[in-house]
Amino acid sequence: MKELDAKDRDILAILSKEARIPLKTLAGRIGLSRSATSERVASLEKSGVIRGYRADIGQMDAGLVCAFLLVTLIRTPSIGILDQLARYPEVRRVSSVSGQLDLIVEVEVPSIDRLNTVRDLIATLGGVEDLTTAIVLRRDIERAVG
Amino acid sequence: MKELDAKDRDILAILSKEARIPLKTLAGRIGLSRSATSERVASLEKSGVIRGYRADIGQMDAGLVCAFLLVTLIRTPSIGILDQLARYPEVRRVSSVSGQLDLIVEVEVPSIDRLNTVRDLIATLGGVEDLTTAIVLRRDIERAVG
DNA sequence: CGGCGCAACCGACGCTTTGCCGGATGCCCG
DNA sequence: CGGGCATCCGGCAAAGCGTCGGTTGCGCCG
Repeated sequence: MKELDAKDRDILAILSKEARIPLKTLAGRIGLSRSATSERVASLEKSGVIRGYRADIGQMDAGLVCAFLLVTLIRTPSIGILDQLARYPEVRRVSSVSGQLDLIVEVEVPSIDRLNTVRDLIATLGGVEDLTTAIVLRRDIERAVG
Repeated sequence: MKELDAKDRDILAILSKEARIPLKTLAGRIGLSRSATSERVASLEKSGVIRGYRADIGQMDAGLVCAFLLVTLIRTPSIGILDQLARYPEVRRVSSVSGQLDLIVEVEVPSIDRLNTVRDLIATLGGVEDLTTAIVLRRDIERAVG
């Protein structure tokens, strides 16, 4: 694929925040016709620059409890587990990791009760061998995490 | 807003991976009519469960290795340790947690070699009793983490 | 210099998808 | 039993989308 020009970057900047705006609106903002914009977006998708579109799952209210769930699986290929996890908005991030652990699941829940509920749900998903809960008491250092 | 039911979770699971599929397709997958699905999605958006839609942009971060360091301290008040950790730019986030662990340190390094270096540095900080490394092989779910 | 090819743009056409409505169904509670 | 409420469905008009032919701008080479 060729180099991205300024308009492509505009498209990425806009779509990375609002992935579902109509092409007409997007075209207007970057100063191109709708069809030209359509072709550019299609090209960005096909070349892999745009890998997909994700819904940003939010949270109902404040006063949240964060926790790490350290998961060991029975068989490492975590078939189905990830789909199950994605169904819960409380699940903020899931990382497959090396070592004796398999998954690190980060959750954000409104209460400890709710944390227990979520924890139990995940523990009984099937394929989960061990699950350790580590509630975040304090955020000591916080920078942008990739 | 009320509690999320199974269909709502299905919607979230699907949209968090493919935010731009047609409502008709989504409706077919969850087993509802298109209009009912439309109303559910609209409700999820309005109530803030779906905060927005974002394009997933590829190759932003080429070649960085992420890892979790699971730290157990000798004496829990981790005074001094945090100051030390904050001196390393590779350290992205540090959380004090409950349970048998004390700290979860998230790092982002350009290579495995560099990870080993950082790991050893942290392990020998003084006050560190145990340190487990979990290298992130894959980011399975990624939402905004607070 | 002039003509050719390529790449990108535009506007228009027809199909698909969406938002919105009325009406039907199931459930709760007085 | 009979409203009230929530949720579902199907259908319609409007808006969205992919795709096409035609145009413009630019570099290249005869």
